[in-house]
Amino acid sequence: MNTIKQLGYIAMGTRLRMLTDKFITDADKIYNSLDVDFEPRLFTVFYLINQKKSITITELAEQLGYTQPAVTQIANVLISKKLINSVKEKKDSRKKILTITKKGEDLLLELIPVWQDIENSVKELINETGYDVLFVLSKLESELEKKDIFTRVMEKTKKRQIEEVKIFEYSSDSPGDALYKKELNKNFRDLNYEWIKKYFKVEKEDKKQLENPGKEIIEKGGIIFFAEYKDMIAGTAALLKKEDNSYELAKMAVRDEVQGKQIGKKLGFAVIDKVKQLKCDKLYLETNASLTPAINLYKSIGFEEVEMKDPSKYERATFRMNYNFKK
Amino acid sequence: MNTIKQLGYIAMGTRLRMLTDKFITDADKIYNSLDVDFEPRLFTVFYLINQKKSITITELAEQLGYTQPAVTQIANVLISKKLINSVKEKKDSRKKILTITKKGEDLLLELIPVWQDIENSVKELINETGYDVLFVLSKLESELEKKDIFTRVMEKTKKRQIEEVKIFEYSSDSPGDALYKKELNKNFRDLNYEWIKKYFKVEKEDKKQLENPGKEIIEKGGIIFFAEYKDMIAGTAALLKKEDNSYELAKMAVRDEVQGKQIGKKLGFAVIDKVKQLKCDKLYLETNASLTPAINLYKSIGFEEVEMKDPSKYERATFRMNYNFKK
DNA sequence: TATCTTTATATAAGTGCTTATGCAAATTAG
DNA sequence: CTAATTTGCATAAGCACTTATATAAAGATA
Repeated sequence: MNTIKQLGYIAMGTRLRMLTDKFITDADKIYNSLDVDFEPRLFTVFYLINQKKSITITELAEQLGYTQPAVTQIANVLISKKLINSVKEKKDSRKKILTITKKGEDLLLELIPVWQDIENSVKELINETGYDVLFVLSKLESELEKKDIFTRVMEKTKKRQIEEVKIFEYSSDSPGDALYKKELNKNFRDLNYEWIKKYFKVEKEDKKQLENPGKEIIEKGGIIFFAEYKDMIAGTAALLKKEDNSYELAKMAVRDEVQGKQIGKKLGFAVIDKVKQLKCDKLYLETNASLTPAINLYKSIGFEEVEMKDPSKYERATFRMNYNFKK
Repeated sequence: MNTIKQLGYIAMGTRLRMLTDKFITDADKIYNSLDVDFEPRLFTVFYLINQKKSITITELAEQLGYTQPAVTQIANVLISKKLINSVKEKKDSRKKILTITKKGEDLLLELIPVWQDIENSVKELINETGYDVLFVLSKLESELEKKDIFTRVMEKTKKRQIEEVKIFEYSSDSPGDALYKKELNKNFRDLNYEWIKKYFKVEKEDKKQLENPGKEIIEKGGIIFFAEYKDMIAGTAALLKKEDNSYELAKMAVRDEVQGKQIGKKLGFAVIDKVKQLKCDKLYLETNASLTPAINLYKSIGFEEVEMKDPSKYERATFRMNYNFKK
């Protein structure tokens, strides 16, 4: 039983559930031992019907934060116990108006002092803890409202995953034996074939670069970047050196299974950093206007759309972006 | 939704339940969105099996504060997911020893960082509240352990009910018209017949007193006490004046429906007070040794068992008690 | 004014526990 | 050493909610 406590923050849910159970089963025991025909779960609904005198199912659900089926079910129990009445609203026959019956009012006379005792008992319990537990609960609720656990965890997980992604370069002066370089070449080729085939067709220029990156990219002063995630090549991108001393970002591909881990972004930043490091201030890319996610990614790392002056080497390239070094 | 908050202490259960739900559903969302085949409810059991390496169902239940069927069910899910193994213990074939499988260990590698993120997120949330929520929870748990809500409410309810019981005397100089006195006589008679018939048979002496209390009790200097609860005569007792200037407490009866409200005790105290007020120091009663609850009641208000010297007027009287005025 | 959408409620099934009970193995008592 | 009791686990059913979906009335749209 102490194990739950030792788990600390991570078992908060279980611990809260256990505490909740104690409150609910105790309330049930109280009604039973006082021989009152009532159940804890009926409380909020019955209480609110009495307070508002007349209210519909949906209104109850909204005010109590229950789902509508929950209120319907509770109301049905109250009706079967003849504690409340339900009549259709005249103007809108979908609505059911709930009111307390005579029997319900009689029961209320019995219940109110019991509720008073429960309230005082909880108040007493809380006083003994020395904390304003109700206020702490409110704080917890409002902080959760601002940002729930799911969002918090997702942020952390994403961050962790990004940190797990390692970017490395493959250029003319990279170390590694032939076998390793062959493996990298294969990854570069396969990753790119995969997405090109998915959306377009493999063009002549693609084949040239992908089948012989050493000669076509590296030897011409370009660099290939790889993203490693969990001992696996998860993405790649190429920085091509052009004759006019500008660079082109091309052949960026990320493995489908690792989407959402910001690998593309990380590759993009690595490419940009490299260009800056090379003291160059001309970097562009060409893509297809239909690839919205990719374009959004490029925008997010600092590329801006420019006019497509000269026709591209690629048929699919209909959209040109330049990196803005000034921003 | 705000209504629950307004209810304050009395809706603590509901409020805790809602908070609990948020924690659990968020955990579920996290596993889903990370594509991990796991559920929140499996957490504690799976975690503990891994920590202890090898543990039985009952041990888990004890350490986690779950019921045994709950652990059995959770373990079965874990087994069906092939995350744990179960083998019978050699020495005691009733016991099932649970251990993590290879697949379970693989999943753990995925889960541990997620759990870490959850833990950090909850920690962060709690920091934002500005309270040591975990400590507040511990306090709440330990105060509940000392005295639970049920006990607290019962104490308050009992006290309230006792206060609602009013004792009044019916003696030669009591006010009230003939009809009212007749009604009191009827109550005195019926209440006593009821319990005498239940355990013994009505004796001649009973009949004399019950059919004519005015002549047989009041006119001889005795007093009849009534307990009124919710506009109803709920109990009665007679104080009989004896020839040797002592008093006898007799004919004490409490209506069945109002048992447990300490009405007998309150009647007893009223009788004792009266005797003291009359400057008398001899008060006794006779009852039957088999009526343990009654004897306990008498003891609790100051009566002590004494030897039964003379035979009683009643056949059923086998047990005599004197009130101890010295204590 | 016919259709399409929205709203109010009902119904069904699922969830994660619980209590109640059954059964077989182990232990204790006479 | 048998018989009664206790222990460990399984199974069934219940509880207090949930989500998903159905149904019918009301309101909006064209």
